[in-house]
Amino acid sequence: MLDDIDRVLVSRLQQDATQPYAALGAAVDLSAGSAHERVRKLRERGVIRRTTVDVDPAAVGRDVLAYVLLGSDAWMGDAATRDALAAIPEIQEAHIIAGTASVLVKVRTATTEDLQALLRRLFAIDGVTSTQTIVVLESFFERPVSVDPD
Amino acid sequence: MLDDIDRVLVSRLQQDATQPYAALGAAVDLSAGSAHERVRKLRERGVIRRTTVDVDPAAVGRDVLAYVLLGSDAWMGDAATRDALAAIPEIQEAHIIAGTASVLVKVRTATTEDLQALLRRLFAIDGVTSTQTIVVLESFFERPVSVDPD
DNA sequence: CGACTTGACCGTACCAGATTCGGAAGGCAG
DNA sequence: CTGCCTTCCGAATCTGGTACGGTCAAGTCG
Repeated sequence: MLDDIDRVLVSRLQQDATQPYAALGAAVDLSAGSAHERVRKLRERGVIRRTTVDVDPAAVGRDVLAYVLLGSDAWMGDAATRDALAAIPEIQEAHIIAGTASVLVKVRTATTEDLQALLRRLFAIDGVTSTQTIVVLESFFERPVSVDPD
Repeated sequence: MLDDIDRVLVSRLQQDATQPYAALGAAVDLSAGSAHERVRKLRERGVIRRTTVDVDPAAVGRDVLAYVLLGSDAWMGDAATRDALAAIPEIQEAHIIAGTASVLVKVRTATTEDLQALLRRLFAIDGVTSTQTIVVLESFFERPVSVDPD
């Protein structure tokens, strides 16, 4: 489905998606045209979803990072819950989880006061009965999905 | 530091970093040249860290997503801990956290068996005395940092 | 065995679009 | 008022994306 050359191409693009196809091709001993064709197919197949930019959260006023576990008294796996969460821009990820809590959300706010206000909003969502907040003191790293074969 | 035009430009680039500067400029009523100049400065200032591609984790054999809380009997905020974690490709994020646990890591593996093997490796890291694993059943969404002003 | 199909590759040529540049128009301090 | 700084535009240049035609190797079927 995905050979070694594809993996190298994807990995290089993760590091820098602005490099010319000629450089990309040189890294895998292919011509620019062939490298281009492979990348085109990777996009077509959905392996590469999109090309985007990586933004420094601190530079856009998002200094506080926290994970919040939401407890509930009802099933929260429906679209209404997703939409309610998606409507809050501070929420970066939302997942349904196994275990005592129901949902895990990753949030970024400007200040801890904003985090408090956000928790209030989370409580207001239908079904939410409790929150447990894990505040990040320092991030070791955040990086793209590894494409290494294991 | 970052005006409304910059925010729109960054937001557009997050959605699609391949669009021509002319289109980018049209979105904010600027010429292609001016849009280009603003984006160049955003990169220079580090607001935009890099241009990258968004890869479908399932397409590269990373179907299982989990968060693992690491407990410890020693301070884990040093470089040795970071390096030990960074050496494991399945780990996508690692943060030092406040609360009962010490470190939170986000991991992606191919199977739950691989997740189990990964937990074994985490236990082997100096200082780690316990792990608590939160397995994701379904992801509502994962999206880039919002650049909205609040 | 030989004709046909398929898929991946290469090299070339064209042209869209990135990048650079000079100059104009505002804003502001002295 | 004058000089300085920032931001913008439009034009010119040139890099690099994209399309195309042709070669080669591997597989398929009569």
